[in-house]
Amino acid sequence: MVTGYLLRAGYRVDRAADGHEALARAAATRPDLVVLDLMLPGLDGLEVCRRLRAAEGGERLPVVMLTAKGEEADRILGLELGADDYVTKPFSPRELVLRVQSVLRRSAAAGAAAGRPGRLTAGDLTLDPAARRAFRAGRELALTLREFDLLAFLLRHPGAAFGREELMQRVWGWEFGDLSTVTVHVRRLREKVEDDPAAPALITTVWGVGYRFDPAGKGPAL
Amino acid sequence: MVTGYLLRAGYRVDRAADGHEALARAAATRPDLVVLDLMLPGLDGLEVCRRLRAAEGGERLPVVMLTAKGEEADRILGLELGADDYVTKPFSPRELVLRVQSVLRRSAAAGAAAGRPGRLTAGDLTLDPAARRAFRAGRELALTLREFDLLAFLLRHPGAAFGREELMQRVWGWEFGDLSTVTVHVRRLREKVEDDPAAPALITTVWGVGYRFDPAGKGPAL
DNA sequence: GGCGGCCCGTACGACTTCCGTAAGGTGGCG
DNA sequence: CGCCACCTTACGGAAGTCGTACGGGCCGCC
Repeated sequence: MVTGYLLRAGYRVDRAADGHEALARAAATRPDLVVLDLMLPGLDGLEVCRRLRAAEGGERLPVVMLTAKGEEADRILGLELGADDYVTKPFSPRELVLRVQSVLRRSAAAGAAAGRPGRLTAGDLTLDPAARRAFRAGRELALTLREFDLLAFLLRHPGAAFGREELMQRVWGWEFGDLSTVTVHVRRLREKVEDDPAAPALITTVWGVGYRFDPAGKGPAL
Repeated sequence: MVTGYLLRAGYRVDRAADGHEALARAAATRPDLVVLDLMLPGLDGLEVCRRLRAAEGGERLPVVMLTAKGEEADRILGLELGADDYVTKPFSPRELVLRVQSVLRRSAAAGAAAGRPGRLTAGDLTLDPAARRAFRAGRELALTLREFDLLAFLLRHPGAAFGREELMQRVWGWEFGDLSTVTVHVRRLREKVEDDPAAPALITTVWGVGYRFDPAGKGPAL
């Protein structure tokens, strides 16, 4: 139900059935915000919140809690643990979405104030330009300098196609040069990023033109 | 037992046998955090917590409470008095250490937000810039001036990669200079900080770029 | 003032990793 | 069916890093 509300509000949403799955998915997908029910099978919401916070970078992860009305103690506890906001059941779709929006706005403002350029992300792919690290589905990819730069450039322009010449200029910074260099690097990159390098799903070849990064969704953008 | 857990986790630990001694030692040693059992001979834990908070600078002193399971009232009371977290007995070593870590991290973040330089920490590594002392797993590291500055700078930007050039500027304060100087100092620093200098786990080299301090987390940061 | 120790910057060779180029194979497009 | 674009592989060299060694400067100590 919650997933539906948020999807309709235009957010990308992932969900987990219990506490352990939640922690695993959070580590893998690096969400911008977590909506957390206090009543969970397995680990309870408070414990999940605590561990999210304990995880690396977790101090900054916004958490919105869902609590049943009257769980006064839990509510206090939740806020003590650093939930950024909470919504008491029963709640309206509109209320939930509003809270999420406002928390996201606050956290975006805080991030911008801290001067963080932020991460590049598309589907289960994440690049951290500052750290020069790349992740796919929670696993770190061992990319070389050129591979990283190339992928970062493509991620910055999702869906756009670039010719080898242009890539040579904008990634390598060269005016001239053997264009096959680009070809080879694309191949090496695919080898590390794609599930099946023989049938590239992320870095697509555009015949007669060059390459394009496909942000998972093939259909027309929303 | 608790002392042992924390020592093994790399913290320096002091302890007291009862409430009065606790207050005395806290006043004398100015700890970064207090782990407080509710069941104490003499003054009980709640009273100790109250007085710690009342003492000079005590509003900022993080307190983690140890409570027996089911003492619901005490738990709420403890949180009202401003315990920053609590652990219910019986607890695992790992749980206790995690709570302590997360509370320390939060308090460090709060301190930084308040403009206090405070003390730099990552995993079992701790730097005290004011005292110019460095500790790892409870042991003091004998760092030289440059080594300390270099490590401090990296710790201030955990996870971020820096080129030799930038380090030269921001740590040495030079505009030009032999970049191999940086290389050599990184090596010397590793010799003292890393468990196995041949396979650096803390100060990672990023090929073609420079170096990065890795805050223990190998996985993707949240 | 002389001596020794510590720290620092520089230099050099060995080694590793990465990159660019070339050459031959493959597949789509006209 | 042929051409051209793209893919694949291999290899030599360039660039980057590491380990080590050396000499100079600063300071404390005798």
